[in-house]
Amino acid sequence: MSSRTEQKAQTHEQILQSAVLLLKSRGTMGTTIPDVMSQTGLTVGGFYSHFPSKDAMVEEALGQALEQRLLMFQEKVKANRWRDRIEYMLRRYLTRKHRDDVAGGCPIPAVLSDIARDGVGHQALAREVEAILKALEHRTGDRLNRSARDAAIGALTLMIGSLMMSRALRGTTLADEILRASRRFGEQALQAMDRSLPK
Amino acid sequence: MSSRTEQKAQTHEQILQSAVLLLKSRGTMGTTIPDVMSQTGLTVGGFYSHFPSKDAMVEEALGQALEQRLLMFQEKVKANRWRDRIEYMLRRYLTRKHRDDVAGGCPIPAVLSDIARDGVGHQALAREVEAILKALEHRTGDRLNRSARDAAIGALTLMIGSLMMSRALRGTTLADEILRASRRFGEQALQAMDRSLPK
DNA sequence: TGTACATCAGTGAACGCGCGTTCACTGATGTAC
DNA sequence: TGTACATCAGTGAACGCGCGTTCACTGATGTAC
Repeated sequence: MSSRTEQKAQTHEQILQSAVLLLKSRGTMGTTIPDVMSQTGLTVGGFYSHFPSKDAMVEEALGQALEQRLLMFQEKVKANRWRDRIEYMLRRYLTRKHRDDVAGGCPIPAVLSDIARDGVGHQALAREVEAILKALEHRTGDRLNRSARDAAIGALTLMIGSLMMSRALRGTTLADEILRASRRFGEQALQAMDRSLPK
Repeated sequence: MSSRTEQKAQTHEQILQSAVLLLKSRGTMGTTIPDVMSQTGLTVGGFYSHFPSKDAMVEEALGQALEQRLLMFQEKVKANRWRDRIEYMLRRYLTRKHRDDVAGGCPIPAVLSDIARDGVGHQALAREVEAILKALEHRTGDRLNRSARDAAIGALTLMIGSLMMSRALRGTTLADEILRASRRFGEQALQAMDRSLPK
C-alpha cells in the first residue's frame, strides 16, 4: 500500500469520526457535509472523492459507530452468569454521565429515530442488537434459555428508552429520577426472571 | 365570537392536526410548511397569519398531541390497583398495531429525539410525563408509594424504548420479539415490585 | 542521481433546488347608514 | 331593506439562504528513464 493510499484511508477514517460525532448529537438531517468536512479540517469539495453521497456516508458512519460500541461492550461485559452481565450493563448504562455525553455515548439512543424514519442503518442495527443479545444470553448446551433472552431484550429496551427520556427531560427533576427508577425496575425484573428458572 | 373568528380558529386547528401527523412520522426537520399547508388544503402564504414561525407551530402541535394523548390515556386507564393500571397500559401499548401506526400512535416515541435535540416541547413533555405518572401511582394518604412510582417510570421508559426499537427493526424477526419480550420483562418487574410491598 | 511527466487528494467557486419567510393582492364576509 | 365601504383569511409569487452535488484547478507526491 503506497503512502498516498494510506494517507487517503486515514483521511477517510477522520471524516467518518467527525460524522459519527455530529450524527449522534444532531441527527441525520441536522448534520451537513460542510460541517463534517470543516470539523475534519478539510473543505467540502473533497468529500465526494471519499463517499458517493451523503447517504452513503451516513450508512458507513452509523455502521462503524455501532460496531465500535459493540467491541467495547464485548470487552467489558463478561461475567459468567447472564443475570450478572445484564445487571452490570444496566448499572453502567443508566448514569448521569452517560446521559450527558450524547456524542461520546451509545449510538443506539442517539440515532434510533433516524434509523426508524428512513431505514438507513437498519441492517447494521439489527446485527448490533443480535450481537448484544448473544453476549448477554446464556445457552445451556443447545437449548435456548428463553428467560435470559427475554431479560436481555427487556433490559436493552428499558435502557434505551430510559436514557432517551432522561435526555429529553434534562433540566427537570424527572431526568435523574428516571435513571434511578428504571435501574431499579430492571433489577427487579432480572431478579424475578432469574428466580423463576430451573437451576 | 363572529363566524369569521370561528372559521379562523377551525382552520388553525386543522393546520395543527396536519402538523401533528407529519411531525410524528417525519420529525421536526422533515416536516415543511408547504407540506403542512397543502395537507390542510391551503397554500403556504396563509401560514403566517396563524403562527409567527415554524418553531411556534411545532411547539403548539407537540403540546396538543401530548395533551390529547393524555386525555385518551386517562379515560382508559382507571383500574383500582396501580399494578393493574400499569399492566393494562403495558399490554395495550406494546402491540404490533401500535408499532405500525406511527402517525396515529403515542407521540412520545415519535418525537422524543426531536425534543431531546432542540428542546422544543420540553416543558410539554415534562407536564405529560408527570400527569401519566400521577395517573399510575398509588398514594396511600399523603405517603408516596415509592415502588409504584418507580414501577410506573420503569414501565413507561420500557414501553417507549421497546416501541422505538421495534419500529427501527421493522422487517426483521427481532421486531415482534422485542414487543413480546419487553412485555414479559415489564410484567415480571411489576410482579416483583408489587410483592415486595407492605400490604 | 537527476529530470520530466503523471497521478490524484484536496481546493474553492459554482449550480440547482427547496426551505422559511415576506408581501402585495383578492374576494368573500361583516358593518354602517 | 339596500348600498357602499372596511375587514381580513387565504393566495401566489418572490426573496435570501444553505443545502447536496459538480467540476475545473492546484500542487505535493510518486514513477519512468
